[in-house]
Amino acid sequence: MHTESRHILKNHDLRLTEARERILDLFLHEERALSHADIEAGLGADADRVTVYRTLRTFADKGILHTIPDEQDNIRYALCHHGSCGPENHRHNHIHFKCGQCGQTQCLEGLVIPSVVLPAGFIFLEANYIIQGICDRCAANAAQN
Amino acid sequence: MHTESRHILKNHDLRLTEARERILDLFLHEERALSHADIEAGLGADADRVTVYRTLRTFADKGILHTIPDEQDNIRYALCHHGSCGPENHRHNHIHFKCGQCGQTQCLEGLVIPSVVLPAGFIFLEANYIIQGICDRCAANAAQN
DNA sequence: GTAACTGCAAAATATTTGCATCCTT
DNA sequence: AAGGATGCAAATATTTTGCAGTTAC
Repeated sequence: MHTESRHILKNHDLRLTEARERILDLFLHEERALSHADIEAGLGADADRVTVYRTLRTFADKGILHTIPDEQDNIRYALCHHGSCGPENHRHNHIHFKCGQCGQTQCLEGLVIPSVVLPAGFIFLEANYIIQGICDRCAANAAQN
Repeated sequence: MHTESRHILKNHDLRLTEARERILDLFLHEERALSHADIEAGLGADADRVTVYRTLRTFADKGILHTIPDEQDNIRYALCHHGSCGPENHRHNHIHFKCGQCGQTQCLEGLVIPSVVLPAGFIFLEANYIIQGICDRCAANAAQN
């Protein structure tokens, strides 16, 4: 087992260690974006906080995870799908959605960030588009009451 | 003097205190978005960090400042222009730009966030659109060399 | 065998809370 | 006068750094 996580680690020139596999498995089994605290909780009491910090940074550097900014609480991390990200090319053009009800953040992989024309002189490198609202599940639950 | 900052404070039902005026003046004299650290630096050594935290929260709650998420470092704050924001309606639909060279974040007031069609079931409340790149000044400087 | 990774302790930073005092209204 | 705001001390939380021991290759 852990086939997929091992595959991902190898693809990104990283050694296969237990900590990395366990953290990666968390992301593979969850469709949502995870914060540092989410990950610590998911790993249980036996996880070392420092290792989590370092692993997240490594994964983000290597192109396994991408970061999602947040104005209220902490940065979230989510898997880079399509396996097209690496240390050099680490671009994403999908929209992120954060639910104000359940607090979960997710990637809307199908929704491409609409491009805009910058004022003269500005150079575009990358963009983040985050929508806050109510996710489909929470909206459905609310409708039932 | 400080006419404008007093005016803003009164408009938002806040008492006129020295700390608030000084912090607000920083924003009025700068066109860019400021982080907590920027503000402490701008105030000098005689500023109390706790007061800055509380003032920023108050300003954001009341609709004087809006927050700009960031994936690398800290949240930035910027003035809500047009005076249309309050505790209840605190919406912004302009794009933010962060320069990777000078590190400054600014509001592109003229650029409206393009809207998108969310998947079925999702409810939109608000959006953040942040572009990373090189700002006009830094790009011009680079071109000279 | 060697370089990379981990995990612990500890340092450095950042943020929040409590409370007595002061200030605005 | 009264409630709100400040500023200090201290508690919490977060993130980074150093280093010795361990592990993947």
